[in-house]
Amino acid sequence: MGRQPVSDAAYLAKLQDYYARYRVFPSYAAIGELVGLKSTSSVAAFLSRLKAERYIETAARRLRPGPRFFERPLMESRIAAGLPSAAYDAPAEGLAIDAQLVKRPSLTFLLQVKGDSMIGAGLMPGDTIVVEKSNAAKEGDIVVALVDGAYTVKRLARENRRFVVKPENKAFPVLRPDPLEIVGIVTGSFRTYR
Amino acid sequence: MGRQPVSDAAYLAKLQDYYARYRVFPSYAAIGELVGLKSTSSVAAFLSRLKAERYIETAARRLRPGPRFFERPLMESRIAAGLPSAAYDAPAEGLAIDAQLVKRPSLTFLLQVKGDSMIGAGLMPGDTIVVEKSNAAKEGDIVVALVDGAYTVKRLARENRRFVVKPENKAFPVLRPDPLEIVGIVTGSFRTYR
DNA sequence: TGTATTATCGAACAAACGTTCGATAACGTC
DNA sequence: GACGTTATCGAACGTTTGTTCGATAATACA
Repeated sequence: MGRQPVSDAAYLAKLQDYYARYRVFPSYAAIGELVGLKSTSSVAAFLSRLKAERYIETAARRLRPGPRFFERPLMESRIAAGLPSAAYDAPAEGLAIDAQLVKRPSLTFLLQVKGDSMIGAGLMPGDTIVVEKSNAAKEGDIVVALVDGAYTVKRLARENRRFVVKPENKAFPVLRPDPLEIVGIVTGSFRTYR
Repeated sequence: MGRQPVSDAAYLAKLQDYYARYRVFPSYAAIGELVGLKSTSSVAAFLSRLKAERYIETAARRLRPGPRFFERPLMESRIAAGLPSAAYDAPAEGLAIDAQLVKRPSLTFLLQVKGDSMIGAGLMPGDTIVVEKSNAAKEGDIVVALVDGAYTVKRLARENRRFVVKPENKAFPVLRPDPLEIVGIVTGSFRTYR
């Protein structure tokens, strides 16, 4: 074939670092400076190669990350050393976690877990849960319900024809409020240690 | 004072949703369409209000998220007596999930939990743990250790004079590798549902 | 060696960008 | 009611943007 690029992979890495730091893409001119291309047309060419590989996309003259932009290579060094099948090993860069836990910021809020009625689902007292406001909960979802003026986290279940909320701990009773008021669906949870 | 904005909070919410979806900010004109402002100068004014509150920043004519952009409202679990028109309870404060979980990005990586040997500590298979590289682990810390060439998550404990790592599940044995190699300390964990 | 391919450059360009400014209207305060 | 404040608008402006094109140089292949 023809001439090879210095290394699109290296360029991409720089772009990813930049994005991880600032959460925006620089202009073509600035990308040129960043990766070492002197002409914006070279940058355009480079970007169109990335586009073809689905690393980035453009819409309305604006770059944005594509489906593969946040992919991370496995850490070769450890694995080469004969190491584990515990292979997923990602640098916790920037705001990757937030993006995983929150899809619709405007509908999302956080709530502290009290008590251990959902211990069977891995929710411990003090955990923070990520709740998306919605009334489209389905059977099996973990939901936040409003019972006696307080938020309660339980699993939504069906009993004959009606919905009830079940704890995941045998020491607690099934709740059958009528009407059952669902505040939102639990889409994630997190906690800190130490 | 003078005239009040329709609601900067509502505008901000739309911006956040947009950003969560596309990972870029739209142009001023597009922001206008998005939130319902007809003039780009109104958008500029709105954005400068957000800037003052540190929700966004600009550099080189480009918008980027500010420190508070990823904050989510943290709700109080008890709701004031009376009926909660579930949409509008006052959020107590904003909490940024990433900042909460990751204190030292350069030393931090993520790992997927395999197996249920730490189920007693609330770590379920599939959970992602946040690991901070360190060899300053103390007794009682949950740590990632290197045992037989594989990562293992266990609790660091002392047995007589030596350190061992203990599962939090009676079906698993205490491990006593010698030497015991600690990769890092588990500082947090998270998972998603649904 | 000759030919095809393509990464890069430099320059030129129209469209889009964010900024600025004056005018207006809505609102709070006195 | 008069005044001060400010959110919004519309329009105008200079700059920067990403795009396009032709020329050049590096590489692969026959």
